[in-house]
Amino acid sequence: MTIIRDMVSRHTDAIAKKLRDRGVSPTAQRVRIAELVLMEPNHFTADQVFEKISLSGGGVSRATVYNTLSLFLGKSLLSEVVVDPGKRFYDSTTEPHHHIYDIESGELIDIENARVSVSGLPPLPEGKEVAGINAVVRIRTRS
Amino acid sequence: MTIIRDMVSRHTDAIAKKLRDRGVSPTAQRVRIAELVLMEPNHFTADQVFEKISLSGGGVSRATVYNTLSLFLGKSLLSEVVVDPGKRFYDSTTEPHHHIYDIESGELIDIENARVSVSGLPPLPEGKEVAGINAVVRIRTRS
DNA sequence: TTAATTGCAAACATTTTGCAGGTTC
DNA sequence: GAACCTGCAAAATGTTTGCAATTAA
Repeated sequence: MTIIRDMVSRHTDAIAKKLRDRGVSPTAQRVRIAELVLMEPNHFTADQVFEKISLSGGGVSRATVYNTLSLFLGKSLLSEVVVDPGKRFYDSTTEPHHHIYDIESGELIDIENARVSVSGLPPLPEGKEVAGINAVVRIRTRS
Repeated sequence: MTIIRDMVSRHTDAIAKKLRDRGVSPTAQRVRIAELVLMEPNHFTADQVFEKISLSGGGVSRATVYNTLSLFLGKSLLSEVVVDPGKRFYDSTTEPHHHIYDIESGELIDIENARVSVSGLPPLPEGKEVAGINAVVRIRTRS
């Protein structure tokens, strides 16, 4: 028992540290959310996170899930994937990369940035800089 | 006057033909919307189209604008641009191409497909095919 | 002990839908 | 006159916000 408790505690400490390193105070709710979204590569919406938490005991309100994911995004703990108007996807991978999006199932697959080359961009408007480049490959069942 | 009426009529006929060619019966409302969105390269949301029509006399309901743009999209008279979760942009250019998106102003700029090369895609899941490839270059004011 | 955080419910923005009335062929 | 189309208002969807209560530093 002591061993397991130590493991859990180390795990929680690692998450708390990750949050603190980005200037986010590690409240119980935030640690709970971070466990689900920061520990392994994943794509998800706020509602999916809320559902998952609710099914496993709850303890975090919907508003807090929305606000916390938005906070994590602002602190670069998460990135955003825009593939569907009307749904906000988050991505636990924050390095720039691209996506394959299954328009039938909604599944997202990462594509390493290095694999894809985007060349030949036209000149940008005066005084503007590139904030990011994202390619989305939409796929469907072969007809 | 006769000359002007003929021009107007020819213009309307051209639009009506464009719709009929895609199996869309050219009702008054659809022609009205098509005039605004199909005749020159443009990016817009349904609400922007509704606003524009309302300011110039009205005569088309919001629901009809939404439904009609969605219909045009289904008939490949328009394409869709996904750059902002929560807003659905349409594009009067239906040939595949990419976009520059100004995240501050919301402005969209087309990039010819030929200019950009996207190479090195990973293998797709079994039984899947590519439905489309879209790159978005997000820009902002240089800091 | 004071500033930050949470939860609830209400508000919000955008889009879709049910259905009665109108239009088209 | 059968099928199609429109408009209204209501519903649905996804997200944000105001504010009182709670918690953390």
